[in-house]
Amino acid sequence: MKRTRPLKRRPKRSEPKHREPEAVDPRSIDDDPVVQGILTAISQKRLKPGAKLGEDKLASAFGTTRIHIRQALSHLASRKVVMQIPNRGAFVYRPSWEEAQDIFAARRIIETATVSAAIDRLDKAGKAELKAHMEREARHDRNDRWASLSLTAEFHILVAKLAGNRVLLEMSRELMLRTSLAIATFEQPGEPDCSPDAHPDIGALILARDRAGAIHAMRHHIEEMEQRIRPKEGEDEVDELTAIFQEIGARVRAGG
Amino acid sequence: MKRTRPLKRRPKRSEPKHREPEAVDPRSIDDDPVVQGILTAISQKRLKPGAKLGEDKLASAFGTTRIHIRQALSHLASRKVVMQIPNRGAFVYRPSWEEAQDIFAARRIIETATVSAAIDRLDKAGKAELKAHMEREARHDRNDRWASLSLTAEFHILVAKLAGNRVLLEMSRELMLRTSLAIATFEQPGEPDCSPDAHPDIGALILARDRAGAIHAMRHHIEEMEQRIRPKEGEDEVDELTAIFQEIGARVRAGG
DNA sequence: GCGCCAAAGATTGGCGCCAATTTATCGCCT
DNA sequence: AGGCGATAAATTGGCGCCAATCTTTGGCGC
Repeated sequence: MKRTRPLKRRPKRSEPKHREPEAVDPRSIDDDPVVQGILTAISQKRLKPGAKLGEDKLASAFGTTRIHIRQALSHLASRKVVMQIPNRGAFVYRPSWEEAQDIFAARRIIETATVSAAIDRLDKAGKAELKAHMEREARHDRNDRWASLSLTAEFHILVAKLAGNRVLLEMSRELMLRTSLAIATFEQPGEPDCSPDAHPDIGALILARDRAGAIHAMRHHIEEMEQRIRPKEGEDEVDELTAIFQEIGARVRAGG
Repeated sequence: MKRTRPLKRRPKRSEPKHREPEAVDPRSIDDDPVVQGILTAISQKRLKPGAKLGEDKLASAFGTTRIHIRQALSHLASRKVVMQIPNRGAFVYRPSWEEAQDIFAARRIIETATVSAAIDRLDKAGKAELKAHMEREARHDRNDRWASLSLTAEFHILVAKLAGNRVLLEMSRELMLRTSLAIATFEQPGEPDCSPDAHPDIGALILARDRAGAIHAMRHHIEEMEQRIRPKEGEDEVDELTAIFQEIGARVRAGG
């Protein structure tokens, strides 16, 4: 039923009372499918550092609008996963050699502390999770490169979860992503990211509550990863060559 | 001079060559004045957790357009400094009690490691910087609340800088901001954030290259800060009251 | 008097269009 | 034949408008 009498015109609204932001579904942009897609593409190394992320292409690829892509890209830029250059566009982030070393150093610090905290808080459920993961990692298909990468990441994330500190968990997530970028930028092609035997060792030491041993194993594991990358000496030259080869390849594929 | 002959119409452009994003001024959004303004306002506690950050108001306050504000707010939301709720707006982030504890735990881990690294890398220039800061902190006006807060933050940032790891430096920056939010949310009103004598002690121990002592002092310093906050039991009630008092205060200041 | 309902106001979200800049291509000159 | 400048295409950046949603507020019934 409609109102029988129109409201009077009010001169001006009073100062709005401040309502606290109550618990109302703070769904963050991390759950965004575009962000997730780009993130998994990067961690699976299907997007290489320096790759152009055109807005229109991403929009049509993900079936959304350009404005949505822009939000996702600027979010990823805030996380230093993509680099945005004004009027040029967004590219997959390429860390410098110094930054790559800093990332590994940060991981040494945070993940050793994480291992220690995980041992402190280890309970029945945690042991079960850890065992389950170790089994999955033991009998996975080593030829499936993407599955290997996913499992390797999940192990470190699991340890961070067991530590029970969400802030450290988020930091570990960020550092693992940036580690992927560092490795992709500076690796000698063809080598795996992690040595395949490191994770079972660390897991066993955590289950045995051997704090010093687990910390040492984790530190050694990260140092092993770090020693697998090398600075690119004639970086400009190499880049130019690869750029030329890419160009030639593109031309050949285009049938020109 | 104009062209004498018009160009032929080309059927379609070939696949664009991939240009690497060379060193071209990657000026990030961190330098944005809006971001900087909100950040300093938060670290100076002029913006309290839960405060509404309306887009129009910020736009007129900073003298820019709304789209610019949106970019800044979503960037700050990515850094968990503001919380964005769909169709409700942006608010200064209010960490939960568990998150506040996690933040302090993360700082214990990162800043103790940072102190250790700073001692390792300490050189003439670093000593000079540290001494200069300690002098400034020794003879600053203790009644100037904003200056105190700035100096307190600068000390921790300086230690992180001396460690020579930019990734850890960024993490320390983030954690200090979130510490401000945690303290602002859970502090008993009126107490200072840092005990005033802690920083000179830590600085002196770093200068003396007393690693164990400096690490212990830093850990103790952070634990002291942590023990200054208490979970809010009747949270709703307190929040409502403070909101009322804030409103009344604003009206009085506005001369209403 | 107290609580529910509906409308107006205010705020955010999103889409389309256009300007600004970059990138690629072509013709010309040396 | 190859470098150089001009031009078109493509891409990004930004502004304005309008729909969607939330908040406030007054009216109405109990």
